[in-house]
Amino acid sequence: MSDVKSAIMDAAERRMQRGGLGGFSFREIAADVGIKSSSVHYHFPTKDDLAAAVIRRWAEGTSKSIDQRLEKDPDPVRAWTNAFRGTALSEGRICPCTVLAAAAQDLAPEVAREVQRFFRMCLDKLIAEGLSPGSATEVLSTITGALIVANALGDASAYDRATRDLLPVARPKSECRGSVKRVRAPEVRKRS
Amino acid sequence: MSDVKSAIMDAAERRMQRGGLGGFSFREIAADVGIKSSSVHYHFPTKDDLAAAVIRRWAEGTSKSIDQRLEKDPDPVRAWTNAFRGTALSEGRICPCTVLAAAAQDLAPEVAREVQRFFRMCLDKLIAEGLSPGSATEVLSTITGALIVANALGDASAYDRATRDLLPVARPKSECRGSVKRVRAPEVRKRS
DNA sequence: TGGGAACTATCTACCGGAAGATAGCTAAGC
DNA sequence: GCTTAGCTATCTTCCGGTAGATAGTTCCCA
Repeated sequence: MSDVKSAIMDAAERRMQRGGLGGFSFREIAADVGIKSSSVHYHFPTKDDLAAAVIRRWAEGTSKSIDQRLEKDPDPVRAWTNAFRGTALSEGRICPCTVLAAAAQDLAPEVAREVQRFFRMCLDKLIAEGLSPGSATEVLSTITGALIVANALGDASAYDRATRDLLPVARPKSECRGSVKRVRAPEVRKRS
Repeated sequence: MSDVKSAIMDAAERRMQRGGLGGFSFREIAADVGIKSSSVHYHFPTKDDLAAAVIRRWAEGTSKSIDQRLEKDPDPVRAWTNAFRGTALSEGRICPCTVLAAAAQDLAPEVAREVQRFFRMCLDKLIAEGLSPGSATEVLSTITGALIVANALGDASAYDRATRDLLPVARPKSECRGSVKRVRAPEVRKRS
């Protein structure tokens, strides 16, 4: 893939992470890359083509990133929690699939399909890694929602707070949850 | 509040649930209500004013709905799970705060503030109902994320699958998780 | 090996439409 | 007679997308 084409996708991805499909225009992308807006159309005829390509690339990147993490640390939940965390929170940019999924009902079919494929890929991988379908859906939802809540609050630490207890809980062979509760006890004092 | 004003908010809310801020225009709202687009400006000078008002009303409605549910059933997690579930999934319309939160970085400050207040209200109430800050964040994230995942998949049942195990798990006085696993066992067979 | 066809990547210039917003008018009604 | 609530008409700006020109490159083949 040419430098320019991937630069266009980089710029679109960056802006999509902040504002979704409505968060960027051809003119903005063109300015980011340093070309004219009509040249963006040359590489991606329509906006939906561009969005779909960005999501597809993100899905592939996520899949590979998970595989790499699992080589070092076999715990699937930790791998997924860290993968979604990414550089996102520090820069106010979250998983673009999550942003688009929130408004999935208003997406063009080809983009919606790509978003759907991303989430199905996540679930399939989690299940292949040993989780039950129920646990996989719960883990993916918690991670996704943690991104949303942290984004809304403008507080990256909320992501960690939301996903902290996922590890000892959702793993296929977890034994008992009561024993982990002690980790959370000091937090309660902060509030009450 | 006049009939028209609340009708405008109803229409805006409905469309915001599907596509966020970019999911509606003054002209569409006007057509929905049966007035002219300039008349919408009379009630809400700017689009951000309208969005902020809708979010504020939604937050109040959610808060009241939770209080009512708790009167009948004291379990906070069940109350919140059902409240977010709402009519949303059957009609492809989810909590508008969740939709806006996904693109919170691109929101006007006054709208972003209102969305932030909604999520803080949720957390505060969950904590007041007995959950630790960590559990509250986790529960809210899972519910929020379940909405997103179900929306992306176009599969309402994913919401229930994601939140099913929240109840016996996240309650402040839960004992042990291993004992609940049996509920999920048949599901595992479906896949393996 | 030279020359033309075809392709690539970008440009300039423009289009129709839709967006949010404003100005200023008109009635009704307390 | 001020307030409420709506209207008509219009503005500017920006959007996604198209048309057509122009260099530079690749590649075939006589």
